[in-house]
Amino acid sequence: MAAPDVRVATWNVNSIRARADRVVDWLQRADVDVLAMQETKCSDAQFPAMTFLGAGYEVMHCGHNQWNGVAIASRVGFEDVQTGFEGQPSWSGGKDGHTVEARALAATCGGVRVWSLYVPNGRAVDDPHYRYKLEWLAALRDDAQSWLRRDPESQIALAGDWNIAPLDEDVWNMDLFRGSTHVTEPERAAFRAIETSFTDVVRPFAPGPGTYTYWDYTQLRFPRREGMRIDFILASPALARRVVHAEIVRDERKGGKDRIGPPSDHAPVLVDIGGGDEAGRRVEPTAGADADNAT
DNA sequence: ATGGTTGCACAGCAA
Repeated sequence: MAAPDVRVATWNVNSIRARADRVVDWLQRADVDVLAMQETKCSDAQFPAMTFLGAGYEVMHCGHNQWNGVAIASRVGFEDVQTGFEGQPSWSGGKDGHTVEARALAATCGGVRVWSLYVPNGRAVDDPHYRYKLEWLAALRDDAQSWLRRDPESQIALAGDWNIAPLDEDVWNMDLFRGSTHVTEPERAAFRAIETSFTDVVRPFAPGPGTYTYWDYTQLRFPRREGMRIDFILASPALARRVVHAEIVRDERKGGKDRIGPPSDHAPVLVDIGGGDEAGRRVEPTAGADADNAT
């Protein structure tokens, strides 16, 4: 029996309370089944769950305060919800001491094990946060590889804001970024270490250069098309074989009078998982020409 | 004009 088709997306929403209407509006327009969110920037009690429920999505959230916060919305069910991963490093730079931050949440939805991941930013190469970032990625690699050893056929999506631009072409001006976080060799090596067992299933459908998922709010970066590719969906081998389509939905980075408030500084990224037989999900043509840079 | 933008705790950080 073929597995069900499922459309899985990831989106750094930059505050879910400021963006819930916009996010749910997109979920419905884009026909998304499962959405991994990052930077919800709220506690569990503050999460606007009713907005999602009203549209037919259940939500699981992990948030402690105004920082970080990860969530998963699903209209294809929830199983085996897990907060954090085994060995997830804690952060001791905050004023409340040693805490395991709200940066990882997993659930099995529609047969796919979806991880919503918010990799630490790193801030600066000489900042303790940078070391924390590398330790965090190494611990994730260890745990993720153990899941595959346990079941090589497991259907796992590592989705989120990785805060790494793996290739030079993933930033708009490498000369400007060289030596800064997101592009250093240790960060890229940490990403590649995870890519030895999980595959970026979006890049083949949305190749660069000039294809980004994040644009800084300042300096007119978005209309100037000066961004970074730092949001990724990495799939386990068995899941990667089922991917029939993927895209970065740049349109959702736009503002405009028809939208509800300012956009996130990230665009959503989605993949279509086919049923595992020859008849995959019918793929809608990508929305028309993207000459419009409207903010 | 040495900035430029968001969001949160509405003040100064974090991104």
